[in-house]
Amino acid sequence: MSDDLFVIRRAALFANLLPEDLRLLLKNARIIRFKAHEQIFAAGAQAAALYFLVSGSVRLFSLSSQGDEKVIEVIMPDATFAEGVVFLGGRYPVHAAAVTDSEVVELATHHFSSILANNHDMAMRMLAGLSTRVHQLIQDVASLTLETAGQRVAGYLLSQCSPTCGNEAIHMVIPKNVVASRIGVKAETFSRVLATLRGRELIRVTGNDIHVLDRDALMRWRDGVERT
Amino acid sequence: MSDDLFVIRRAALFANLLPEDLRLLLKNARIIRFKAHEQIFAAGAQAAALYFLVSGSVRLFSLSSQGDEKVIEVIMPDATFAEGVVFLGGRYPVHAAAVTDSEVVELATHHFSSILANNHDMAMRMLAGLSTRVHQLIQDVASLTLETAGQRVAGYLLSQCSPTCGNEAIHMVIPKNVVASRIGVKAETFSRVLATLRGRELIRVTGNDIHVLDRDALMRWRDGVERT
DNA sequence: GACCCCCCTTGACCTGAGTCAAGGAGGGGG
DNA sequence: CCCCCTCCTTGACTCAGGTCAAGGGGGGTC
Repeated sequence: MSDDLFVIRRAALFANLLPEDLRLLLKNARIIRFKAHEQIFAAGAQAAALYFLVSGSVRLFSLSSQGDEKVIEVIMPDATFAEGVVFLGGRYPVHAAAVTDSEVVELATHHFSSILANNHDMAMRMLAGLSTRVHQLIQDVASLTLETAGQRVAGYLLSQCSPTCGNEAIHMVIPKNVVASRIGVKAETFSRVLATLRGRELIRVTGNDIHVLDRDALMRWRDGVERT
Repeated sequence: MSDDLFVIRRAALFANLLPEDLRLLLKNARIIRFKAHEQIFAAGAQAAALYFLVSGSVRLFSLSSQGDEKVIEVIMPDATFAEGVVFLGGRYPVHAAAVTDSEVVELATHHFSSILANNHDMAMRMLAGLSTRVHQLIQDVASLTLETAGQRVAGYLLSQCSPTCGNEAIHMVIPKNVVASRIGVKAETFSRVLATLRGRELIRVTGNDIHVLDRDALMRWRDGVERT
């Protein structure tokens, strides 16, 4: 209802939607809070809703006949889950339960599908959002397997300052350790890379602000063979 | 036209489609062969088609005003490209050119869109396919950052034999070095892991067949702390 | 049958990055 | 004003896994 539900735009599925799309979708949406270990839905139940995780973490798992549990996936904030089965219309193939205290946005299947059925362009925007995300993720995988930690850090800095290309500072809103883990690097390593970049006067660090002093040199360093 | 165009099912976008969906889509599709370095489309041109890469490799890049080229993405076989812009309807934001000799399936935008417009369920199946792929890729990223090479190899073996759960052999159709790179490991390391698994009698290797002897033990080894 | 070629295996070595541990530095609360 | 807590930095060490290099098969060709 209120605009704070617009957080769902952070999910690739909704990233390309227009404000009116979102308003329509969110008309019957509600935020639900789950305590740690509380069940969200059960495998085998008719898929009545899809979910967007606002905060906390959620476990998708199945139970073997012996009763032991196999974790299929752990959902982290800003991701949707159970959307696949909603598109196909069926039953949940897995159980879902909150790992830690969690907030989710619930979007009822029937409402969701009927909107999409009448709104072809919106479906297209969803397809576009998802395919962008797929390409992004493929890039991430590539960068994890064939770039060094230093290259990834440099790449991240470049990606952050590329719009404001000039001499603007990157203001690190999120704590450095979160950024580090986002690019697949330990906080210590991240710190060390910044230190060497500082030493080479490619960047200047002041508190939470990072100035890229020489964009081109930084790019060269990232792609570069020379790593003295 | 002929059923060999059904290879496009390997792309997440088409993975969930029904045979009749595919036949419909492929009605006006054609295979195009590009020589290395040949251009496929130019940035700024109206997006007239989306592509599925059958073999070879394709470079997506943009040109700076100085004329130097920035590679945005390298497309590998079984992936689609330019689908995002087709969904939104617009102009190609980047140039595309074959890196090596390549075969692509071309699907015309107007044909594609009009089919989707009249076939809501098919759009749903595409959404489902893409969201499955997104979840898969997120898994891959997680596994690359927080599992060891050994765990990934074990995980791969388990994923390959899980349907035929029993004592069936996994027949490695694709060369081992390709499998290795698929799971983010060098061929040598892959080989070494197989060797230790063989030593522990968790698997038996005969030529290109790999028997998983003890599924549970292998799972334990994968998750396990003990790594003697 | 002999040769070759490609793919796989194994060994020895090296290095990138993670781990562990010990300080700073800022900043909010008492 | 001091204390503490959280986040960041730096150093020393370790180790997984990549690199380089040297064999071993197996299967196709002539």
